[in-house]
Amino acid sequence: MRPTVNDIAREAGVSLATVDRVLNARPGVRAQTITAVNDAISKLGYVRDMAAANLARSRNYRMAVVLPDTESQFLHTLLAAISHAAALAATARTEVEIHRFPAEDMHALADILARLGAAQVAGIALMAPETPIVRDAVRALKALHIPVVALVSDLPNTEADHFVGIDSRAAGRTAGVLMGRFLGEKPAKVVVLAQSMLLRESIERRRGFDEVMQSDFPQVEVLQTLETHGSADTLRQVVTELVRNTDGLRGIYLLGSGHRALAAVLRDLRLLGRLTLIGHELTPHTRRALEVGQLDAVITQNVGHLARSALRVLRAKADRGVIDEAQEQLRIEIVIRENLPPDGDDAHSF
Amino acid sequence: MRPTVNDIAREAGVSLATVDRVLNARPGVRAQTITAVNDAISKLGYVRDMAAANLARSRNYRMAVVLPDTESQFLHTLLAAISHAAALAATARTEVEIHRFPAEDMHALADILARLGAAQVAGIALMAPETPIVRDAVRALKALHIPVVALVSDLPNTEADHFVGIDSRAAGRTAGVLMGRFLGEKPAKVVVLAQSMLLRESIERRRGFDEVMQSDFPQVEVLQTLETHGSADTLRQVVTELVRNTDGLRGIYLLGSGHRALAAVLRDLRLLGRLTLIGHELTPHTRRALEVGQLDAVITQNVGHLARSALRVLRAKADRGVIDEAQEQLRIEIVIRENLPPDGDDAHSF
DNA sequence: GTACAAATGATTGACGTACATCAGAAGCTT
DNA sequence: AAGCTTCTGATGTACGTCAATCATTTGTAC
Repeated sequence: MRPTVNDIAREAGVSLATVDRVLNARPGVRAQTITAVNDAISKLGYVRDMAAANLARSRNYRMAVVLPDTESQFLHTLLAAISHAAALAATARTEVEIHRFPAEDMHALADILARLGAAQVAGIALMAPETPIVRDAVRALKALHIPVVALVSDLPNTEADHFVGIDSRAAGRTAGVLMGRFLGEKPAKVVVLAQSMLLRESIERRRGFDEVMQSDFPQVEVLQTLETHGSADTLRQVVTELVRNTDGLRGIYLLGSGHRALAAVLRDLRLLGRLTLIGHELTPHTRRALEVGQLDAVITQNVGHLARSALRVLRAKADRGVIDEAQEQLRIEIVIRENLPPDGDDAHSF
Repeated sequence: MRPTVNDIAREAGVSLATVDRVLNARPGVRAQTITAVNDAISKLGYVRDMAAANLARSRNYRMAVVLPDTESQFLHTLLAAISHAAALAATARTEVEIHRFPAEDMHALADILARLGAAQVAGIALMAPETPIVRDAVRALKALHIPVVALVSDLPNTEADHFVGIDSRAAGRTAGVLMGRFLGEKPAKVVVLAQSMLLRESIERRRGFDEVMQSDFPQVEVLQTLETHGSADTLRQVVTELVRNTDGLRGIYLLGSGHRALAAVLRDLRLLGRLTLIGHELTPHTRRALEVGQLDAVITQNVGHLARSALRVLRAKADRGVIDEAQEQLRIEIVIRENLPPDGDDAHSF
């Protein structure tokens, strides 16, 4: 049989109450006694039964996920993954509420965070750009001892406890190497397309991409970044103009998603399938584009893992548990047609 | 507050005992009453607290992992991952014992499986080739209602409940596409190196690789598979001879791991870094080879995830729980230098 | 040696579910 | 309506841990 707290008490020659005090780091135990108890624990190989512990605590974990209300494919996918993870987490007495804020309105975001703080939620997963207002809001949450994890987008200069996502610069470097190797040794020109360069991720990706291109692929010329601001018209215009004025354009690096509009333009220009296209984030659109050969590779992160990881980390933080760093590490995934995960993995239908 | 069985009883107008009978599918309840209880359950949104349930059952899960005793880098890595996962699973009343059998001795394997069956373990994760003896042994286990999951290597024609691993053929296809694209459009020759073609994985990978090469990269000629049988001398001999007699050799596809010996030979032949090398499985060796540019890409699976997934699935099978297919799906990962996960992820040091 | 604080013991009632037992009610057959 | 089976209710114990209470011992300072 597996040892219990009673066995520890007997082995250490102390009472159950003392063992409990040691286990839960409560005050009022001599250092010497603590040692004795810990010795007994390691001698018997005791491991605390988390199920029973949580039951006894009868603790419910009310977690909050806070996201911008942007209507992108990626956010859609992420949202589905979070809902799915939340449904499963319900079995483990964890309920998840999702809050969204107007993408540009940091004050609205701060309000939401303040309310969550006042409501004493057990933890918050936050996807937001790092602005002074956000920094202050996070600081306020930390003052209330509420764990905060950064989701997708890191918040390095805040007091956030953890970052769940991938290194954008390394992701950009990865995209760069693939682009360089796919293009081969002939001189070539590559253009970078972005919806907006205001997002930290876009900047970081671009930086990583450029680094690699300069150091490893001198034969490839990386043109200026074209911003489309999410408008299909703008995109059509800039791409058409670019193609007209550029000899030797052989690749496009898509900093964000938004592949659909580009495919339409390229089709009209009779360039679809003749350029090397590399983008980010696996969504139903990019998946389809990979399947039919319109996209050559996608750099992505596993959103299912992302959602589960965020909840797990929050929970561990909430009851000062242990975090398995190896498990929570998100990988920069390279997806091509041949290793596309089966459908349903990123578009949870249930 | 979250509803409990008591709330269900009140809502359905029945007693606690009846709710319990319905929940645990015990006999002696009228169909009509069952419906009433189920209605109450869905109305209140009740979800059974698995922690409390398992505690009450006071159930311990004794799981077994059965592996060949081959001394490969991959098995080493896998073993570390399993130990790590097992240590964490201990918190959830799950203990894991690891058994190893002589790689060629299927009877020894059958013995182990029979003993585990007799010992009534809660589940078995099995990595073994599919032979008639193994098929029979698995069938015997199923007769005892012991869940069996296939690990790494699928057992499609047995009664195994689940497969935790990746599709080797798709992995081979992925390697093929990368090889083809990295080599570019010039005619080229590629050789395939294997320790042995007896393993199902090797055959499947080779098959996927060839498929892709033939259909997508006609300019690349894939030479015959060279078997090294794990001997560094044989490897040196066949590779040296090959290089001498082959014009235009530009790539090597390593079906297994065993990159170290190859690197030595290539260095002597002054070919290190001048060929495109693609291999399988991320281990300390292949990691290092990627870092220094000796390997161009590695196709792998996340062994940490593999180990955790196997234990989760076994547990879910053991108490007829739900399996989250999306979570248990292992991905075919492409690793290059730029997206190498941080160390420690595949070499758990603890 | 008394006074007081600190450390420890002893005991108890949760937490949500499983499972067993026994008594009683409802439904059926004849 | 009696006798029977099939359902249902009521009740209690257990699982391993948490958390609180109160009693008691030990240690320390004067």
